[in-house]
This record gives sequence, C-alpha cells and structure tokens, in this order.
Amino acid sequence: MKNSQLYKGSLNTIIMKLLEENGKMYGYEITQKVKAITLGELQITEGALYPALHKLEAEGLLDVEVEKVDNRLRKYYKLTESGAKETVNRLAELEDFIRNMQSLVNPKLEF
Amino acid sequence: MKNSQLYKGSLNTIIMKLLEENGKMYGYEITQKVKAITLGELQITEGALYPALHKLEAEGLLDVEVEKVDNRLRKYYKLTESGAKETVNRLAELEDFIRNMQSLVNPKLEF
DNA sequence: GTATTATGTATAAGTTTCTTATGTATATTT
DNA sequence: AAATATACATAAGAAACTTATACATAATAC
Repeated sequence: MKNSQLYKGSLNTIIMKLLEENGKMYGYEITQKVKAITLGELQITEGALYPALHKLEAEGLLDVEVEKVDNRLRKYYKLTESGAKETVNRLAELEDFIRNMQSLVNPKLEF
Repeated sequence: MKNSQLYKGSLNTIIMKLLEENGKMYGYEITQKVKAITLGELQITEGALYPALHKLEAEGLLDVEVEKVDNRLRKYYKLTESGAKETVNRLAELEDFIRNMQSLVNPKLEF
C-alpha cells in the first residue's frame, strides 16, 4: 500500500497549497493532480477529500463556484483572502514539520 | 501552539526510530529527547505516548523491561526482532512521505 | 516548611481525520 | 453492452490524537 498513516493531517495543507498555485480547482482535479505529482503514491479518496473541502469552505478559507462542463457538475474551489493568509501559515508549519522529522530521523545532520 | 495536525500519524515512527538509535528508552525519556531534538517544537503528551507504546508492545514490535530507579518506576522499551525489521519499512515510508510532500509544496524541484 | 516543578506511568472521554462502503449520474472507452 | 473515467456526496466505523484526571516520589523555589 501507498498511503501510510503519515499523511494523516496533511490533506488540508495539500489542498490549500494546490489552490494557491493553481488559482482554482475542482475536487476530482485535485485528486488527479496529487496522484500525478506523487507518481501515483498518494491517492486521495473522495471520502477524505469532499468532507475536507466542505470544512475548509465552512471555515471561510475557500470559496466555491459551480460550473457545468460536458453536462457534468464541477465545483471549483479557490482560496478566500483569509484562506490565502492561512495558507502561508500552514506552509510554514509544514516546513517546520519536515525539518523536525528530518532532525529526528537523521540525527547526524543536527550539527 | 507548536504541534500542528501534521504530526498526526508520525508518533509510532518517531518512537521506533529513537529506539533503533538508542537501544532502550523509557517513556518520559522519549518525550524529553523529542523535545530536545526539535528545540521544543514537538512536545509529545503522555495521553498520546503511553497508549502508543502499549499498542506497539501488543503488536510485538516492542519489548518492555521494568526497572526501579531512585524509588521511581521506569519501563524501558526496546525493539523486538520484528520491530527492528518493521522500523526499516517505517523509515522508508517516512522518506517517501517527505519526498512527496516536498514535491507537492515545492513544484519547481520536480524537474 | 510548603508549594511548585520535575520525574514517571496510566487511563478515560471526547474530537478530528481518515477508511471503507455505498449512492447517484453522465461520458468515454473497450 | 460492459467497464472505466469523470464528478460529487454521505454515512458508519476505525485510528490517532487532545484534554483532563489520577497517582506517586524527588527536587527546587519561595
């Protein structure tokens, strides 16, 4: 299997970073983008993604905009102003997290 | 606060790595070591640590050995043989995870 | 001298996040 | 005609955590 426990807690940060980068995206697009970037290693499931998007929207971090393409529904999400600010914080937290994990795993590099 | 959601799911890997490195450790020692290595940024709480240790022991990945020091109880944990093998896998997963997160956050480096 | 902090382990209730399963619907490929 | 891809959604349960509480001894601070 690919998705280890480690990814727990990182979904919101991933979503926000992708939206920061791409302006607006819809759910299915996010799953495909993540799959492509991680070479298939991280597959976001709908059961995780859609509740996460709804929650971020409810928190005022995302705005939604519905479009119909090829007779199919798409919900485009983009960062609100406060979402954009919060993204900066989340990415800083992610950098700290990665640095800390590397310190723990690779103690030689502490010096 | 320091402990962001990102650390969720990484506790087992942290414990196993520290035990691989230090041979045997007791719970309180683990919390202090992690705090020191991460310069105070990651503080493992007892409510998270002790259940995690008990579970790893129940899974046969850790062995426990009780000692009494200064009239206080200490439970030293160390990796079992299967725990040592599993640690190798967990650390590989952690490396993949970190690499994937960096790809997601730092798309310039994809090339 | 007593109150707080540090050392040391433990559990229980509740929250959050995720997995797994299911549901609906259209478009495309086999 | 069947299977896969596109597209969203929710609900039940599992897992990992937070927060609070509990007990006990040693050391430090006031």
